[in-house]
Amino acid sequence: MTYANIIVNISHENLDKSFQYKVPSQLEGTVSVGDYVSIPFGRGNRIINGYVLELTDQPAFDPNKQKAIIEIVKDADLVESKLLKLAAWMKAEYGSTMITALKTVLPIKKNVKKQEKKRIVLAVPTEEAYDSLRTFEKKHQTARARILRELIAERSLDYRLVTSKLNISPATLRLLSEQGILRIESERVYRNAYHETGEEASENGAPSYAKPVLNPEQKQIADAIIEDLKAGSHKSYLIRGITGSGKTEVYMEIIEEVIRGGRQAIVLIPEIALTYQTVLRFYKRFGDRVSTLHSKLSEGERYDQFERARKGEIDVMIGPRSALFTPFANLGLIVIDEEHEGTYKSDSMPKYHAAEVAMKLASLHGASLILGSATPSVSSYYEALHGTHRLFTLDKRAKEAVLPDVEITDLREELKSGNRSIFGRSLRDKIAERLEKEEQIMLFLNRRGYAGFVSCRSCGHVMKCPHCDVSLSEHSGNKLVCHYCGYERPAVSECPECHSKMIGGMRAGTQQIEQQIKKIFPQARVLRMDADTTKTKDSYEQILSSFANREADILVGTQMIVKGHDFPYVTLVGILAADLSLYATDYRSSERTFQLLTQAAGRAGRGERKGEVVIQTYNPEHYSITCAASQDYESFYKEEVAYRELLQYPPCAHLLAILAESPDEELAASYARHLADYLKNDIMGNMIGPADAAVRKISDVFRQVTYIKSQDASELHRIKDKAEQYCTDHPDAKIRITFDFDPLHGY
DNA sequence: AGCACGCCGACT
DNA sequence: GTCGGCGTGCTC
Repeated sequence: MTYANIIVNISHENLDKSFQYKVPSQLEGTVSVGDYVSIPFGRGNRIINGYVLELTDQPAFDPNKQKAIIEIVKDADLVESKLLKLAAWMKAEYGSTMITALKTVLPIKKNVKKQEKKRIVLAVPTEEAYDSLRTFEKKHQTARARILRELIAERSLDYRLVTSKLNISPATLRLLSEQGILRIESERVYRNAYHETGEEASENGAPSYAKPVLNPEQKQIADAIIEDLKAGSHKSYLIRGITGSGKTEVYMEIIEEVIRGGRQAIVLIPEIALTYQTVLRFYKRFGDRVSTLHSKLSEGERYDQFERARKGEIDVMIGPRSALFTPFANLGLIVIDEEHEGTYKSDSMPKYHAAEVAMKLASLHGASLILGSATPSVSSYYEALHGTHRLFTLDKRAKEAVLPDVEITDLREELKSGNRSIFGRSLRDKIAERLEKEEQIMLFLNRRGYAGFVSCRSCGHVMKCPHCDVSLSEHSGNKLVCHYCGYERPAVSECPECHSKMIGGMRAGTQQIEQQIKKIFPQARVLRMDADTTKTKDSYEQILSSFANREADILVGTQMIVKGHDFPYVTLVGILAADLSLYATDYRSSERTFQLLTQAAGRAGRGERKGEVVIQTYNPEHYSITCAASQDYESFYKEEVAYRELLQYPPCAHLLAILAESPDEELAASYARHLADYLKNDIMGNMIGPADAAVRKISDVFRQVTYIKSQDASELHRIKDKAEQYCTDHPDAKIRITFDFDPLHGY
């Protein structure tokens, strides 16, 4: 006997779970996950529709009480079916419950929409309403009187508010509506559809854009992909194109072809705020057939954008990884720009990677996939070289701008010759020279926050977060802040342990660099950009545009200044302490360092003037630094893959992290231990742990981590399935187990 | 969401 | 007693 778990197609929170039905013998073998089926539901066995979430031979509910599926609905909503299949795949691939997988794929059911949609309106003149009200009161028909009184006062009311807060049953409302006293109106109002452009978008959505002419390199790539598209062959591609080589034009050229073929495209970008200019170009070319998603949208606004896609009002959706789940009827292309970015990996369950999900989604729709990056992730490049993606490269800057000259400063040498400043002599000279010439400078610090941890110089006591096992960071305004849980406390002037006054922050942050510059170059106008100065989205744009308008000479910042905007007057980029990200404890630290440095260096010389880059480091011979300096991706890749091959790290082998979390430290440890013992018999000694996670405690929850390494990804999936089985057999409300395949960060 | 069941007050 | 409206709870 086969049983089907079905999610009922009714929009209400109480029904936000699955019901199990029997698969009748005549349908056995024809029903599959994602199918739209009709079923008898409720006491009256009225016929409703639902989607099959899962098929199993284990009844999860008393089989005697189970009803049978009636039939598969023929003109099924294919979009929903595909998204459900995607959710089922994600559940199996990454390990999570079907419900959580479903919630990531189909965000928020219709209840949000209903709020705006259905309203109750008074349908008779006020005097008549008063007459009816008196009649109801006399007859003690309290519910009718209640709603009528409210309606006289308010004239129109929200449907859900009425049924919930006023506790009026739908039956009563229907009755009153039949009597003609009120009307139930369902209006189709979209919340203010979000437009990034406003003034820039032309009338009637007609594109106001002079189509750029592609250079031969760009054209060759676009033509090759378009040729595949026309031939109906759907593949995946990786475009490695250096900063400024015009990848976006290539995407747009291909998207235009996709739209011409009556299909739609999804474009993923790391973070919408950082790529404002990219989004603008899309609006200019495709007019209002483009929509965007971003983190500032409310659930409702986001739902509306999805609704527009479902209705076929748009052809292109641009957004972060969740834009993958846009319900396009006929998806033809997925583009993942800046493919190497860490934001493409979800950090909550299911911990999926957008590129992998995009691969699956593309195969469900028969769509193509394009990954693009100046510095592809080692995994994607590895896959491309092994034939998973077709590889293209763009090596020339589109507007004939020349690549910058890069110089490495060995900070150890600087120290030896007595220079203890944060600027090496060369960088200092070059800054002075640029100030003289009135050209602009960007200074990039490879770390976030103000100063690092705060410690006592006499007893060594470190200020730590009371809820997390991490040290607090000193922020401006004399605060100590925890980056994990947001805990804040005032800065200390004396050590809480030994009462020494010798307590304070260590190392340089962006703020200190700003102060240093002001000391050395008092005439320079300096802007600072970091987590502190960009609390709001506006402040981010403000800083960048005032720098672009040359209202400042020097821009100092962290990671965030290396992406996005072109600044044609920047001719010098200084990278201070390039190696700080090398000291991270995970296997991807070299990769991240290389990517950051390459991007930062790419900021120089975007205009007519040639640019220069100075990289300051204590590791001048490390390949991630030398390769970034020579802008040599291939060499970096070769070194890095050799290292990963040797140590069996992804992509050469695969890694599964099993995280056990509990507010009870003992329990976390014992559960993790037992789970590991259970799995151990099955594994050929490639298990590390369980052990305390690097961050032992976050928000008062203790974390135990177990790593399992294997050549074979399917072996790890088998182990995950076994672990999931163990968890269902040994349920414990106080423990949470999560899985992370090929984690991007250490635990 | 929609439906039935059981409760409670009003009226024959 | 019974009729009818109202609120509650359940739906595989």
